[in-house]
This record gives sequence, structure tokens and C-alpha cells, in this order.
Amino acid sequence: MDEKEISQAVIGRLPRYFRYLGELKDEGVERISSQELSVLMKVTASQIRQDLNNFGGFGQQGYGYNVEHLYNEIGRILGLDRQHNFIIVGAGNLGRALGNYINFEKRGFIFSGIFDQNPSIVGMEVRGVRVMAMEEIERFIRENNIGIAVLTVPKSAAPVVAERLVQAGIRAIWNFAHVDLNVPAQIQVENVHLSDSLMKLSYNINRYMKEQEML
Amino acid sequence: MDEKEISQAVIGRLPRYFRYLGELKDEGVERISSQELSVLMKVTASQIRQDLNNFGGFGQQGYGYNVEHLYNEIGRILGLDRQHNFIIVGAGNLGRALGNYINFEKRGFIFSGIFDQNPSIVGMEVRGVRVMAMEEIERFIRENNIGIAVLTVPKSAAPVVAERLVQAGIRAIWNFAHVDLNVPAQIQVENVHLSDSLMKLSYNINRYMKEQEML
DNA sequence: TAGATTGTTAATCGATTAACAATC
DNA sequence: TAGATTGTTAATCGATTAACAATC
Repeated sequence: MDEKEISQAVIGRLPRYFRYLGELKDEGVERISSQELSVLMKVTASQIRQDLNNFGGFGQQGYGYNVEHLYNEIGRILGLDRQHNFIIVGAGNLGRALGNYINFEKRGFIFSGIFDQNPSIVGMEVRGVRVMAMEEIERFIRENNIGIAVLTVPKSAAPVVAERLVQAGIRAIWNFAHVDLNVPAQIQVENVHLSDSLMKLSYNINRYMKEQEML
Repeated sequence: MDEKEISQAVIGRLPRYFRYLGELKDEGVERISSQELSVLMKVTASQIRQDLNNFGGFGQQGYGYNVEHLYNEIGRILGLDRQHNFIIVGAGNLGRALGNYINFEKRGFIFSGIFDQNPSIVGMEVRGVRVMAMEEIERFIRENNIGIAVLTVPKSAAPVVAERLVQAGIRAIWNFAHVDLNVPAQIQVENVHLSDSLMKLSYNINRYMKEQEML
């Protein structure tokens, strides 16, 4: 009876399905076949059907999928029907930018607090939330049911801060620091390594230029 | 004689190798075996050797790899030995945060200009660079040898702006807008979809909670 | 030389695609 | 009912891991 583990490859595609279905829903489209969706999304219809069937049979033979229903189901699978309070740790440029990003609230992620080690930043406001000192972080996490910490501190500070967050009972870390965190397996970590992403872009530019030179 | 295409899976791992090797180099480590590196990075030694051998034999039997040499080689493969001028299009919170991020310069990415459609933002300064009006963008790209555009405009504006950038001769787009861009194949696109990343985190939190409930 | 470790071939594993019976 | 399209099994493809001869 135990659920088979879903591969991260599949999970990584769910947000994109969710996005396309949301747009179709907003356009008033009622139903869509895996074939039609595959054309829109530039993937195979087979992959769409396989991916969805990891979670259950959401379609109907001869009809396809009901857009709104499938949209809601994927949202539920992604856990977007729950609310998660999050804090931002590190109120530098990136931390403040993320705090100001209002779309997270639409998906159930509630910006609840922001912290910085620098006394000259403490007291500033980010979208109505006062930047707090690092000393307050453990208490705040416990008292405010904080599940997610967004880690936007410098690389050098990240391991120590991550350890504190784990000790304070955080469930998940959205890690923007350019290090691999070493935390217990039950703590979920999602890395956003911007410079890795930029290097990939650099590789592809470079490769394309070399291909051109060869012709 | 034509080079075989390297898979994006391999390319995606190169920046991480580069990061670990850079740290080893800074610590003064001279040589490392695939076995030792595999322990540090928590991947298999076999994968490391396979990945590297896509680009040539950088090691020596019985010795391992010279850290500094391998670091430099991977940097070269990633195109980090070249300079790329980039502009930021969209001077909102995220665009300004990226403009203020100074580490890109260390990797050869030069912050050259920033643009916004909003007249009340035009004229502001981001790290010494004046925010320019969108009307100036084509001229600026041509006159300043701009290869990369960082796209931090709202989702709704992204397709039209991307099209303008392509017309103006940009080579690559680092796309932070939450849409899939439709550009010619020779334009390199690297997507950073922050909300997709957050949804993946949400899924994994949710899954973990359900697993706990089952016990 | 003996020991260590690469580079590379072969085996395995997992993910994607194709095919088609089931069924709306 | 006939046509369409799913859900699912089988085939293929590609990526990862294991094994080992080559060689420093």
C-alpha cells in the first residue's frame, strides 16, 4: 500500500504544467487533450500522460482533461492549498527583493519576518515588515509557526545560519547562498544558485560561438 | 571530426565542480583524486571521471587531478575566460538586486546598463549605472557590444521585450520572467523561474508531512 | 618496480517514447 | 455505435555506475 516515490524529474515538471493550465483556465478553456497540451508545451503527449498518472487518473477517455479540475489537482499535489509562513534571513539586496515580491502570497507563502545581522539594516521596513536582529530569530520561528526560511546571507555565513534555523525547528530552506548545505534529511532544501545558472548560460554562448567559428 | 554534443546534464554539473575546485585551490590543495572529490561532493567517482572526459583527459593515472589546472580548464570550458557585457531590462526589485550583485564581475560578466519603462525609475542609479528609458535599448546594445540581457520585467511584458532584444542583436537571455520565451534557436536562454523552485520546495514539504502522517 | 588512479568499455538503471487495449 | 483519447504496458533511449586494462 505504500506510495511509490515520484522522481524529482516529474516533480520538476509539475509547476510548468500548473502554469500552463492556469493560463488556459484564465482564457476560459474548459478541456484539453494531452495531444493539444503537448503542442503548447513542446513536450510529448506520452510524457504528459505518464507524469499525471503518477498521481492518479485525472482524464477521461475520449474527452481529455478538464482544465480547471486538473489545475486544482496539481495545485493540491504541489501543496499550494496549504499556507506556509516564511522568513527571509539576510536583508541584503536579494533578500529585500524577495520580500517585496508579492506573488508568493497568491500561492500560499506568507512573508512573516525578515532578519539581518547588520545593526544599521535592523529597523528598516520591507513591505511593512520590520527587519529584526538575528538574536530574535529562534523565538520568532517558534512563536509564529514558521516553516520555510529563505536564506539570502553571504556564502560564508550560510552554514552556521542554516544550523541555527534547523535547531530552531524550521522545516525547509530555500537556499540562495552559493554553498551546499549540510542539514538533516528531513529538512527540505531547494537551491537557487544564480551564478551556476549564469555559468550554464555562458557555456552555451561559448559553445554556439565555437560552432560558428568552425563553419 | 565534429565534436559530439555534451548533454545538459553534464553541463549543469560543471559549475558545481568549478566551485569545489575553486575552494580546494583557495585552501592550497594541489592534487585530488576522483575518489576524494566524490566523497566531498557526494557523487560517484565514476561520474566525475565520465563528466570530465567529455572534455579531455585532465588527470594522470596514479596521481589524480591537479586542482589548479582542472579549475582553470573548467573555467575555460564554461567560457569564464571571456568577458560578456550584460544589461538588465526591468529595474524593479529583482533587477536592481541583480545589478548590485558584484560577484558576476569576478566571472567576467560586466554590468553595463539597466533599463526600465517607468519614467519615475529612469534616472535612478544602480551601482553607479543610470537607469535608462526603454527607447534607448536598441542603440545601447549595438554601441556597447552587449551579449547578454537579464530579463526582469513583468511576465506580461516579457515576450515583447524579448523580441526587441533579439531584433537588437542580443545573443543570450537570462530570463527571470515567468514565461517560456519563444526566440530563435541561436539565442541562448537560461530560465530562472523562482516560483517554480518554490513550488518544488512546497511539494517536498508536503510529501514529507504526509509520510509522517502515515506512520 | 609496485601501487594508485585514470580513461574507457561494458553493464545497469531509470526516464522517455511508442503502442495499443480499455473505455468514455 | 463510432471516434477519440486516456491509462498503462512494452520498447527504446540515454544517463549513471561498475569494472578493469592502460599507464603514470
